[in-house]
Amino acid sequence: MNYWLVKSDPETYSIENLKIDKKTIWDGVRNYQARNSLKEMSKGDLVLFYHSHIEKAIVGIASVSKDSFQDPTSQEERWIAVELKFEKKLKKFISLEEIQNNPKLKDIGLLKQQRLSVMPLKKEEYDEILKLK
DNA sequence: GCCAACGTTGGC
DNA sequence: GCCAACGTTGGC
Repeated sequence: MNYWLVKSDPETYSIENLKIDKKTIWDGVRNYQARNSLKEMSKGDLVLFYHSHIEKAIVGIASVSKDSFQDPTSQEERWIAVELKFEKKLKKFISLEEIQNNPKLKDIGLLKQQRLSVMPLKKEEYDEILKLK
C-alpha cells in the first residue's frame, strides 16, 4: 500500500466534481516525474487531494481504483493515467500554511517542488498530514 | 494579475 | 548534448 498526493486546480476539477463523478480518470499528466509516480500507483493506494490556487489546501481523500494504464488522451506510449475513486471530503480542510508550519513535513514534494502535480508520500507523512485535520 | 521557479523544446 | 528561449504552474 502506497500513499500519494495529487494537485488539482478546483476551477478545472475539484473534489466536488470527484464526489459527483465517484470515479475519474486522472489523465493529461505531461511531466516525467509525476508520470513516474502514476506508474507506480496500484489499486487500493490512498491519495490526498489538494486544491491549488484559491484554496491551497488538502480537501479530500481518494483511492486508486485501477492500476496505471496508458493515458487515453495521448497517442504517445510514454504517458500514463490511473483511475481515482472518491473516498471522502474532509470536514476541515488542511491548509498549505498548516503543512508549511509543521517541521515534520518540510521535506514533502508539495513544499519542495512547487510545480509537481503528483507525488509520493511516506506513510508517516500521510499520517502526519491527516493529524492536522 | 504578477512573477518566480522550473520543466520542456528546439536550434546550434 | 548543451543551453537559451519559451510556456506553464501556482503561491502571493
